[in-house]
Amino acid sequence: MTAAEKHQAGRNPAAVPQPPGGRCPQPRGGGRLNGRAGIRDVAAAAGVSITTVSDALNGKGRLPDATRSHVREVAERLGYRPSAAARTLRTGKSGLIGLTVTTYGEEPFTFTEYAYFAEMVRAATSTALARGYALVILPAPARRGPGGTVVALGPDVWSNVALDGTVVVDPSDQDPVVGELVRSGLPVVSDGRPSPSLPVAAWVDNDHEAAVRGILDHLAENGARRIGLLTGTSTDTYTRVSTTAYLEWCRRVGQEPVYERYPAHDPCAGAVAADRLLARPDRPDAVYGLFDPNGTDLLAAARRYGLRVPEDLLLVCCSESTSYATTAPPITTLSLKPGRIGTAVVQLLIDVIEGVGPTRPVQQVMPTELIVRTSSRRAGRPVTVSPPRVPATE
Amino acid sequence: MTAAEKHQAGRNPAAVPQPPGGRCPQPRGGGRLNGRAGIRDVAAAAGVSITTVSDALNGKGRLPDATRSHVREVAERLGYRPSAAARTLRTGKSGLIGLTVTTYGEEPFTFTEYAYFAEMVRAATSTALARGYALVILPAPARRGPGGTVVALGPDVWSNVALDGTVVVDPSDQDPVVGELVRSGLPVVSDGRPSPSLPVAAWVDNDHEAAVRGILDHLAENGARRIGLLTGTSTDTYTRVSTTAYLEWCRRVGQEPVYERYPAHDPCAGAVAADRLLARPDRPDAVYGLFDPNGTDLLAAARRYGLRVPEDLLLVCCSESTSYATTAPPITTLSLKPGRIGTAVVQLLIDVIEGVGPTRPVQQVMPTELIVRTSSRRAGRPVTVSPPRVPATE
DNA sequence: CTGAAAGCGCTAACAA
DNA sequence: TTGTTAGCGCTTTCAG
Repeated sequence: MTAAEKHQAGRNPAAVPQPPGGRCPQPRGGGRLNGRAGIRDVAAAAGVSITTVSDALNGKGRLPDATRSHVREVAERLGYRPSAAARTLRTGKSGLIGLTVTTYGEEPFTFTEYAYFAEMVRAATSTALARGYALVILPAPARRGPGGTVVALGPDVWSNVALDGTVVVDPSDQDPVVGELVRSGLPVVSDGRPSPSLPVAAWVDNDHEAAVRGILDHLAENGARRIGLLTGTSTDTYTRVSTTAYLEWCRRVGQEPVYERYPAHDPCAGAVAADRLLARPDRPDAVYGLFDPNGTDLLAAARRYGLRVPEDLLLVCCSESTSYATTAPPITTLSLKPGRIGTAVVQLLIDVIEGVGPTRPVQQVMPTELIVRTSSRRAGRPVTVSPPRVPATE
Repeated sequence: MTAAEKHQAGRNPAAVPQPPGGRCPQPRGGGRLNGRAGIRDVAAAAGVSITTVSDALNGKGRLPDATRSHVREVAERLGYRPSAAARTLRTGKSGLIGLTVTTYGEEPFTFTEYAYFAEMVRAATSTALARGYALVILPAPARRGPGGTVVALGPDVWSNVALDGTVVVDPSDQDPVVGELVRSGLPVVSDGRPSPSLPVAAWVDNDHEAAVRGILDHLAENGARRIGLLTGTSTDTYTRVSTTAYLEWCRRVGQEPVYERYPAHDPCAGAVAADRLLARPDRPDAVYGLFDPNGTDLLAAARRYGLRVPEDLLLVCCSESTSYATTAPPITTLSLKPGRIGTAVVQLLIDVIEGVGPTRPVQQVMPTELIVRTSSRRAGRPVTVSPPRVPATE
């Protein structure tokens, strides 16, 4: 067969005679441009080929400026919008980035419930958009139901959306789907150190150990003798690392650990745990709470037991909420700077997608910020602010 | 030409002899499955046709259960993931819903900065996922720069993502892109009454007039004689409608309006405006603040002027933040119930996309909730809670 | 510098 | 019931 014959064989059916019966072949398929102009219409209207249209609109080929602007004008006039689906199919790039949160405990989808996530998502979205990507919010990939079976929440949206990569917040080491995503070659970057068995392309995290040490030192400097911890029961990295750092610190300074754990997703349980902590016979004279609402809970509990803050009890909690500036008294908070995390994680992901930067896994540690307020300042004590640590990028 | 000949002409090139030179035709195109299994691989491995694979996986045709499960098993074994892009191109449905916020004033992208948006987005995402759609967060479509030119923020993400429809929060009547979206046939549903010139398919909104009237009545019942308003300078519907309702109420009860406007996106301006309002010679004895941080700002200003809340000054502000339950004193807030709004707006949009429900424009008015706390309860006055209004659906 | 055509992976219409 | 094939709209290679 000659090359000409090959072309013959593949020729557009429109060029061959009609099938017997003379009727026109019906257009099939549901995606037919619904009255809107396609690239062919533009090409016809502009008197050029579709290649030229594509090149002109994407700034690709080396066309005369006149042609380019003419095509652009015609496209504009016809209200031509290129089909994102077709482009994605052809190029293999969708311009879409997934964002998913392995939520605390069994809570279904609490996403922006806490100020942390709100700010993190805001920054991530903004950064993605600035680099020409859009963020798709996706459900936690999978969860273990009773009996260890994987429970999907509703239809499998994951496989229905073409992603160039995805951000996983707080990846659980048990999640089989995250592992599968990575293995299938999709770039995955995580917020929070993943377990070593999850070979994500990069991760970003705060230095939680240093943050906890900084807080405990700060409390000790302000006169605390016995520092308690309010922590969670879940196995995410944040909870685990922070709790370990606390225990380690206690061991180092020779203090007996005093802590209460509760399921972090349940606000009522938090209030109860705060109460329990202050009801103990070995009541702490300072408490650090790992989760956002701990501050108010501890304040309420202190009030119930007639403890004055900061005179009888020093208080710090980890929170992004500005409302702690206006409680009575204002409460010292640790900010994880979620905005920076969101930005960093998306930058890293897009770098991986676009193949710029190192191909080795990247770990990026972001500084935290201790915002010292009345609740942790014992009268007559000097104010100490941990200086922001320099981000260490490997 | 016979039907057989037609098929001949269109036959798969793989079935025809190689071109001269004997080399295989090079695969072109960038989207080539990167080592991963395609539907053809599954078909080959399972010993069936690709149609059967497609039908088996999508639960479409009427195949024997044996075939179906066999195909599923093979697909699973090969790690087959269907290409969302190809499916979208073919079916014309992407399963993607856009969500965009026309941000306040000139602020670039403040999205989840306020608890309202956080909760609204959370609910919208959750609802979308439950119905098999994912949410894509997109930038405000366009803004007027100096001189009236349309300013795009970064690359045009809008035209690069295949949407089945979109939610527009607080659509500005000047935005040309929203109008274009509607005109191009994309289903658009808005949170907030759109201007009549924007023919969206449906909208959801609170009854802001009724909410403002309810608050003013509540304050009056608690002894307020001169009620002030802290409002914004922007032209979005919420600000406009609320302010008008306030002025109308004043006219009706014969009170001279006392209000300050400020650019709502600027928190400092809010604090200054709160101060200004309480510094006036005709100082109000009650204030309603339209925006989230007004409560704390007004509280701080009241403290500066030595005004006791609620004895000297009654306070209400519109906010979704739970932190107002723990301020000193706790502040009465109006909740717009953003979760319900987010859910409703997505349900409506998906109904339109899927062609269920009425085709006429739908207006859905959602109730608000006044959470009465100490700041608006004058001692000795009875507590009054506006009963939640029944949602009126046309 | 421009145009023809192949084909991305899938689904739906039709043929067998 | 299963298989064959056209083609969704676009980008890209390659020939002219």
